[in-house]
Amino acid sequence: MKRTSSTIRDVAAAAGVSVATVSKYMNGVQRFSPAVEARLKAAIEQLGYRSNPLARSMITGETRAIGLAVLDIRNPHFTNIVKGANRVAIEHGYTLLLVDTEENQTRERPLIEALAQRVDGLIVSSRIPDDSVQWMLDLHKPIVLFGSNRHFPIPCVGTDSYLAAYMLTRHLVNQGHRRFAYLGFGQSRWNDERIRGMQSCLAEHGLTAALYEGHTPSPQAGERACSSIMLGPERPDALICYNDLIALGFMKEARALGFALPEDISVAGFDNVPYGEYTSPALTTVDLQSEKLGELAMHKLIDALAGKSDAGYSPLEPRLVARDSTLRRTASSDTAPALTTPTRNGDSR
Amino acid sequence: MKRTSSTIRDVAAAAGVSVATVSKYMNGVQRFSPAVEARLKAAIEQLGYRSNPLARSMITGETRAIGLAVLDIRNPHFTNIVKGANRVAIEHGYTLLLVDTEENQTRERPLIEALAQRVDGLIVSSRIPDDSVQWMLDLHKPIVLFGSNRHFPIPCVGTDSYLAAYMLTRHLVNQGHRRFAYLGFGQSRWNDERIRGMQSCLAEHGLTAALYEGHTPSPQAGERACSSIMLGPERPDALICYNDLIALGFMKEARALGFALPEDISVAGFDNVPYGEYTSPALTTVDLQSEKLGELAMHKLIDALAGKSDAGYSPLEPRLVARDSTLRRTASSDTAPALTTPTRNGDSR
DNA sequence: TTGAAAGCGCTAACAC
DNA sequence: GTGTTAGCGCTTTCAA
Repeated sequence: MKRTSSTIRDVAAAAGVSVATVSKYMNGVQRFSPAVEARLKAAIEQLGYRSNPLARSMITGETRAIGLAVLDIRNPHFTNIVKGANRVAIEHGYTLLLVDTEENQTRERPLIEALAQRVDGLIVSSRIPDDSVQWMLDLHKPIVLFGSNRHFPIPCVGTDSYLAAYMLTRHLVNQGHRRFAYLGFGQSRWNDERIRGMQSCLAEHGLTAALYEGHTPSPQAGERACSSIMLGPERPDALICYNDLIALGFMKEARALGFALPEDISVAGFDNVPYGEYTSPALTTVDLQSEKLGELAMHKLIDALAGKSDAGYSPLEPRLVARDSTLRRTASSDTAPALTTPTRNGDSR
Repeated sequence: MKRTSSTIRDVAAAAGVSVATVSKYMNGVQRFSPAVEARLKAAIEQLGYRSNPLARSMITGETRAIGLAVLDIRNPHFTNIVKGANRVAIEHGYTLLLVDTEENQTRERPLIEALAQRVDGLIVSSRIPDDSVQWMLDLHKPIVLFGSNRHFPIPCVGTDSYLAAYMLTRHLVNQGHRRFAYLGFGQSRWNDERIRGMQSCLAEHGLTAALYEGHTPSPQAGERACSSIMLGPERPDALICYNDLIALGFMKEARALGFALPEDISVAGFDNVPYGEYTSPALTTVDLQSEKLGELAMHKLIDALAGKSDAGYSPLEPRLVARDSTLRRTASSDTAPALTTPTRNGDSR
């Protein structure tokens, strides 16, 4: 057992060949005479030699690593993205470098810049406005972003939040809900899209929604906002939350306040986090295909690395997941105008 | 905007100094004449120069990166570990390299070996038996393991599972439960400890537990095992699961089977995953301090990197989190012998 | 305080 | 097939 690991020169010496031969052998770029191959194999085995990827990278200019920056690894949406991206990376012989920027706008840029130096390409989830990503392009590394960018031709992936919100709202309208509220997270790039999707559907039925702001994309935001929504003058019969975490927090607090769910209010979110299924009532949500999103982003980046760049927006389709946290309302409790579409129409699942 | 990023030589030329001077300036190792410093600053700014960490690492032998291998990033226990480790790493100027081994015994070793080449040290969570980690030591990198290792003097961190299980069991016994079952995950290094902790407490009260095996540490395992536990001849009044995920899956399926929770059965797990709080009933669990575990592991590794190695086991204290999924049983439904300790005694919280 | 030069471990021409 | 050699971008003596 050696204290410091052996180099290509040690192997060359032990096998009685040149370093170039060892290098070629390690990279499997050509055939060798049986004698040399045997000696090589023996020497490598005996010395426990493993080529130093750093030295290799210096010359080839590629690290075989890909950097992924997420806003908060604890959010299951991002956890799933990491999972998907990681799998594809491994399949293609890449290592994943993860950076959690902790929703911290200040730390974000230096962290990503440092990350960029150690990888062949980047996948970035950030709250940076579309027109402030020039510095990312100056990194001179292939990059894939979450969300579409209207200012630069950057490869992007995302799930259609407008459609997702439209679908969910339509489902709720079909169920007979009339008094809508939306508990959002304004800092997210998706928040506006979701509001528009919801409002567009509501408008078709002559309805509107009260808008609340949650300030963080976490259960705490839902808990905090709960009392003002539930105990205010105009209690909604349906609440759409920016994401499932907010919805989960809201439901917990609503129950603590003595409300019955979903009888007193229907609650829904976005993301289809793995635990929405295990609450009671189980959470109605829209599956944004987080894991697929991670896979897709990684595929796009690996394609870009291979030269086949596709600097467009690749959207994924959302899918409504109707569960028990949203309840069909009876006409008796309905104070709004009648539906123009039949109540049993067009729902997913 | 240059196509390829500039090197130390470009800066040296632009500032009219030698590369050695630029290097020293970048590393802030000495003072400079105002004239040189000004030119340096200007040249670096203008060229957007950033030193190449790979080239630096080749010489210094340190990468300022730390590798973390987890079994499944989707498990909130590991997510929290990553979170804690990442924060400490960033505080100390390190980058985190994450590898998700996907509970795959075959992939694990090559992945970790590849990871080891790119980092200064490793933090590893694995199912490798204590006596099969020699190859990890042969990596010649400082390493921190989760769980104590009885065969080698390796720095380890973990939470006392025996105590955690003992505490939880005691709470359940105090609540009046008498017919215990344990739904485990045999592949985990912690499983046996938890069983021993539970059995040791049960034995003190002349009780025993039926043992079931879940095969995976996921909600699916809980769902799958549910019917045989609930519909078998000897239905328990308390179920302890290997972790919260299994407990969550079990509770969902039990409800689907028509059982009332926690009236028909009390359920508890380990880990205190963030979502156990949001289920209904909220899940009783033992907080294993996952995030602190990640922080502690990273601190230990950074200490080792700094030479102050501490090759012992640093255990964290578990904390019982009593919620509503475990219910105080009345004597009427109790067919087991009476308690030797009062029912209202020694519970945490 | 500054610079010249010798590599770190490896790959990639190019010879043989 | 195999060897020679010139670096990749940087740090680090050692002199000046």
